[in-house]
Amino acid sequence: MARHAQLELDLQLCFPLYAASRALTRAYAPLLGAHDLTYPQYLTLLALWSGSEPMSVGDLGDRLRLDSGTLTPLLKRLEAAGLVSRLRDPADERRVLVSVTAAGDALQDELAHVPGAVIERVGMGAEEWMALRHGLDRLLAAVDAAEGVAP
Amino acid sequence: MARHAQLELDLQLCFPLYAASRALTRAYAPLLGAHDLTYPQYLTLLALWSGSEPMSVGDLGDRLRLDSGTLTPLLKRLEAAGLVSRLRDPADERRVLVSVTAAGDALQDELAHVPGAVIERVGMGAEEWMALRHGLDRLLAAVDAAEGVAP
DNA sequence: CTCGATCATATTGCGCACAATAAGATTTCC
DNA sequence: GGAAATCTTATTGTGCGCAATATGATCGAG
Repeated sequence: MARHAQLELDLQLCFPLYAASRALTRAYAPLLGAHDLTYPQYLTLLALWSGSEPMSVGDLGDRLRLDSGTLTPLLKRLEAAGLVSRLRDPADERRVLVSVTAAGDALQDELAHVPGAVIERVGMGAEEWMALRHGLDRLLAAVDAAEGVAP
Repeated sequence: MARHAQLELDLQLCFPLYAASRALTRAYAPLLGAHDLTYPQYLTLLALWSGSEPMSVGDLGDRLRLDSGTLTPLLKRLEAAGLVSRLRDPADERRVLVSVTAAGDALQDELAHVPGAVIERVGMGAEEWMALRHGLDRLLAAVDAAEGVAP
């Protein structure tokens, strides 16, 4: 048995966040897999759709809290699938501008039913979702502040 | 701009869970890295300490919601570090029993300060943590139920 | 007792995450 | 205007996560 109550408690505090995140990813997997998308790829498309294109890799990384080591190969796979284009910014050749192609844009209509399907499958009420989201936003903001990330 | 409000909303519902989980892992990283541990390895040790040893790989996987493809190499690394031992169950040679070594057990005292340090660093109140944990437990239970996992 | 089904773990392959580093481009400072 | 700092992306290496598959052990029906 654990000799320190804090460690026991940590398993009950931090593990649920870790496990719930993976569980939600698994809930999306079959719906996204039907379109040959992974969950991070889906979130990347959501970020592109919800922002102003074209978006640099760095801007995408700020939105998704992902670095180039994750985004570069992910974006190359989306590019290989014909869903996005990657072009050097002629005005600043350090930057790579990411745009959604027509085929990628067409996915919006095919994926529109996905969030509702997951929410229904999980079976939580709207108030529960909102309360959870509020807590997560607080945590994310708190950790970002501790890391020194701008909001 | 996104043509479907549901997709816009999904970025505000599911992304925070994904981002908060990774952010909390990053918050633990420096504290655990001082002992050459990763966050999943730390959770594995917590699960072993909080249960009755020895524990089979399958039991560990049930607790952590991880499969053998993840646990086997992770446990081999913990074994290589001298923190756990892996032995075939003589009574059922299909099973591998995992035990914490004396060196692994000694880590309990060295890690006892970690949960408090992270909570302090993140700077959220106890009520916020409990509310968040409640929401995560609900989500985890809901997804488990949807997957057909026993509680 | 034995053959087939089931169970437990291991292996393989792919896609993240992220630290560390590298390679160019741009800005800044003199 | 040119060297040095800074910025942006890409590359490399390690460790997850998980699906699919393989391998060997156990159990059960007949």
